[in-house]
Amino acid sequence: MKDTAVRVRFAPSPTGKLHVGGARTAIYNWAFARANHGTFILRIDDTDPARSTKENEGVILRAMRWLGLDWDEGPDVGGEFGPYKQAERLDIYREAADRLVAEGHAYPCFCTPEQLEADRAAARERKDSFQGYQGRCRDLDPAEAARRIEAGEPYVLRIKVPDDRGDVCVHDAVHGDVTFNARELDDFVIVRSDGTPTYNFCTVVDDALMGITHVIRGDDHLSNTPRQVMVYEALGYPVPEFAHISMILGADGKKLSKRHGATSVEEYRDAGYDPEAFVNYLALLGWSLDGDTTIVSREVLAREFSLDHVSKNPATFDPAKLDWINARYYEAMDDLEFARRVLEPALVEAGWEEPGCAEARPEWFATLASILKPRTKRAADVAGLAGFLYTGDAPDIEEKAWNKALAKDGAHEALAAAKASLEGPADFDAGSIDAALEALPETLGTNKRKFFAAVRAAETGSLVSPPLGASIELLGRDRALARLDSALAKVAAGDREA
RNA sequence: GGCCCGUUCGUCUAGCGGUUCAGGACGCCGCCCUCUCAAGGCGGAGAUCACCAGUUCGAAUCUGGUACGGGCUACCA
Repeated sequence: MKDTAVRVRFAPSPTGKLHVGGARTAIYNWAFARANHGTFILRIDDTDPARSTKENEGVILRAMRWLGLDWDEGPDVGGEFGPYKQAERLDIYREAADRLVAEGHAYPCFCTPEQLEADRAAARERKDSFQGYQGRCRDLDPAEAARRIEAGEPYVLRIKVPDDRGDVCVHDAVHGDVTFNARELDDFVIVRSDGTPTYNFCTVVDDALMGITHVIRGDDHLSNTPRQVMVYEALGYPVPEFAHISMILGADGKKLSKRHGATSVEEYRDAGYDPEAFVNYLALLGWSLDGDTTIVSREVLAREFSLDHVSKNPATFDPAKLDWINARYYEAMDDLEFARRVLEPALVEAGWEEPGCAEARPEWFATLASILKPRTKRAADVAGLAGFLYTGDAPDIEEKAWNKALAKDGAHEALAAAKASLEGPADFDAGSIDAALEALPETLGTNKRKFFAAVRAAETGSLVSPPLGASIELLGRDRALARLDSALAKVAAGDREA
């Protein structure tokens, strides 16, 4: 039970950024490895030099680290089964392919693309249920083949699917046993005419050599799995367990793409999401702990994740739920942590604060955190919520705030009274300010609603803001009074722009 | 064309033959709290379990078919 020697891998192609679908696959692999005390391997599948870039590789590794998914073996950390980049394993594939040919499990095929296309068209024409490779070169005389290779004729290497293979059963942890008939599998290409190996070949060679016990990957590979099983068998390696997870869809039920908004992990990081919340949300998209729990920390994931709670059907990405989960993680942070991790970056980004500000003014930031935390779903909300603190001594007053709160009878009296009470020698903390303000409406003979609306408009320029006492405390006595003066002048002039 | 996969509230899911005229969460609606906005508390609407046959005393749960969606069928990964 303890150590079943589980070895899993996440093998992204550096042809783009880390997509949320890929991230979820990575999370499941990582969690499965951790929950089983196994090994999590990161491998870069960069056999396609045209589309793979070093830059994307860096982006992916960075995204993985941001998500907090640590790997035990990989391109940067090494390991005894390396190298961990397919581009550096070309010799290994070549060797494996040669062996297959020598043992009669693979053979050279000289058919031109035109020939293959013609065969396919013919099969289609006669409504043949099988439209794959027709096996023209399958039984070529080895001497003849050698002669043609010698003569420089281009050729590919194809796997030889045994014609008596019968049913191929794929053991899939989420779909159960899936059976295919080997007759439907054609002798697919394992090495291209330029000598490079194909995906279905290298993955198997790598997974086998790296001792992968469970292949957890996207649904789109399920149909290719029996082909890969042919390679395992030809190579004489044990076939691993599989787990094919569904893909992630956009709100319209189509595969998640740019049209639906952010699709890369990087974008969510930049939007200020908490990485653990993001992992939490993604983990729940297609997996459940018990049907009731929605907050699943990385730690719990690493302990409780199990393949048999992975659902078969595709899941729709729901940004609203991500936001909600993200807010739960904010809620769980203490004020200073929230200030440091969420507030400071957002305020620095807005150009209002300098790095290190939270450390320098812990009290001020703790107060800000306490009022903003329950109002923040994403870090991106912070600027809108805290902006009023950075608008100087005479902030603009929104037209709506002016009309509804200040261009009214009693506004001047309200502001004057507020000013008088804030000028006093009393303490200037949220509680004291609230207490002082609280008593005023009654003595003025006005209602709380109107009174606070006026003060709020004067102090924040808006009808909506965090609680007034704390907001005023954050502004500081001087600025709070200055803003009242400014508003008082405008009210007296009867002009919002005055 | 062939093969394979999928289908429970708008969304993510629980369910693994009877204790479910289907439970939780997000979202939505209402109430409470309240100086605004949130947060929080309480409550509500929302799913004939894609459809049709069958097996069974009994099916969301098992079997077959149909429909719809998706994947693979490349010298892409």
